[in-house]
Amino acid sequence: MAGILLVEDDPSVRTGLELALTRQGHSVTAYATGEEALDHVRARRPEIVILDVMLPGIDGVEVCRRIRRLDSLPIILLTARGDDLDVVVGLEAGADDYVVKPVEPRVLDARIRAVLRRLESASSDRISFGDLVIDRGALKVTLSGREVHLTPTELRLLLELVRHPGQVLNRRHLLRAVWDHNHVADSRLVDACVQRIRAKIEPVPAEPVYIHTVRGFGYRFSPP
Amino acid sequence: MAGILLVEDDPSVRTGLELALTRQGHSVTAYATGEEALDHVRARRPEIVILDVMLPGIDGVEVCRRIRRLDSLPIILLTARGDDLDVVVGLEAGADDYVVKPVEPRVLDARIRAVLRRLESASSDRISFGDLVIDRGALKVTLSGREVHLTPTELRLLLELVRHPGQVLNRRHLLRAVWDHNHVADSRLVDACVQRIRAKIEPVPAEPVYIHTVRGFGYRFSPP
DNA sequence: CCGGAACGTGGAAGTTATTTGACCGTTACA
DNA sequence: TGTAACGGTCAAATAACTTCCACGTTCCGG
Repeated sequence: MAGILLVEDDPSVRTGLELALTRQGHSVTAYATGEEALDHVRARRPEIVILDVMLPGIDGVEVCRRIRRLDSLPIILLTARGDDLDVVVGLEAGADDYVVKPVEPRVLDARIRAVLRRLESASSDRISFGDLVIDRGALKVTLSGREVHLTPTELRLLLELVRHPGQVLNRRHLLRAVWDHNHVADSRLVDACVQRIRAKIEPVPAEPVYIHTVRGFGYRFSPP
Repeated sequence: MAGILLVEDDPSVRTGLELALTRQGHSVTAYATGEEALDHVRARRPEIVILDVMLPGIDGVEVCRRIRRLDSLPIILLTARGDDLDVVVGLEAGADDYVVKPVEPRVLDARIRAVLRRLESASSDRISFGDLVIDRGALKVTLSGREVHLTPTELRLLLELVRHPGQVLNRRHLLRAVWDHNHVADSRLVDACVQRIRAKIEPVPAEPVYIHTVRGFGYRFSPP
């Protein structure tokens, strides 16, 4: 499933884990030293790194720090020592998880998935509120699966509202955020734009579910 | 530092953790039951949830699943049982980490930070490549600090290229991704658009640094 | 209940972006 | 070295977007 870089100096543990992870559907590359691992990271970015702490030469925590300097790719530290201090030091070095050996392959697999899932959902370009999905990567908005075409200004206004869910944003704020320029401050611009967005995303524009008017103040986005 | 929602039914453990986390600079809200926690999540989104597994009423794993249905906010499961199966089930339920009690407060703190750090670095609204910064929140592009105005199509094309750094994307792919419809394959749409982007972001458009032409295949975005 | 303020709504006019085709330079390959 | 395929560039036509205005509706205090 994922391109895993495994770094473990003990040959039996290494081949054991490699086999188990491969069996679980991952594609694994294994090395015995930190230097090799760093070269591998530089050359071909793996999806995730599983790093033994006790390594000959550069130790795992240091490898972790150096990888962090290169990239923000996920790292799981693996160690025989479950000392509290070790855990804290490891995590502070930039690791995403810290697993104590011996570890059941399926547990390691679950933790790998958890880290990757988090990365996936966080770096996902999608934000969704009920039926409304905003894909910030493709700059597309869909409502119950059907694509809704929003113009640039509309999209920027919607994104600005969505970025502060539940909060009321006044017209001045929205004009600054969406229209940048020192405009003639015709605050009706905002109204007109909100209306157009509502016409596109609200099932019943007269009774908005997403963008609510707060009379005298501005507009508030709140999920239905 | 962070708005933590702590759910733990044992009063002594609850107040102990609350105190420790508060002392570490977090702002903590604590509840004893899953129902209360779910209400809290709905009403005021916490930054992270720390959830005991053994709860009266709805158990922690189920609360975790329900929170996941609402939101993708980070969840750390806390439990007295360190059984392998429990860990796997908990992580599969959508938890980001699984910590076995008793836990040293500084270890828990380190794990909280690790999860939040991961979220932070991944959900950043900005992507930068050398002098080129793409702000996906404001939908703005800046080159060495100066704003560059890209039209919607230009921005979408750039984002599509940037999403696959180093990879060559052919015209058909780009037409699909950026223009949706199945356009006539032989068109200068992509070329013309790439040209306009280059005119705006490349110091010397004739010798592109960001968007490279791969003759016979398409275009590749690669950081300078 | 009335009057005014705030907001919703539709449309016309002006502005900007996109598409298209033609033409030219470059490159790959025989 | 010739030539066909490929990509770059430009300008004009078309399409889309934004703005602004005018009028209708709702809401709220008096």
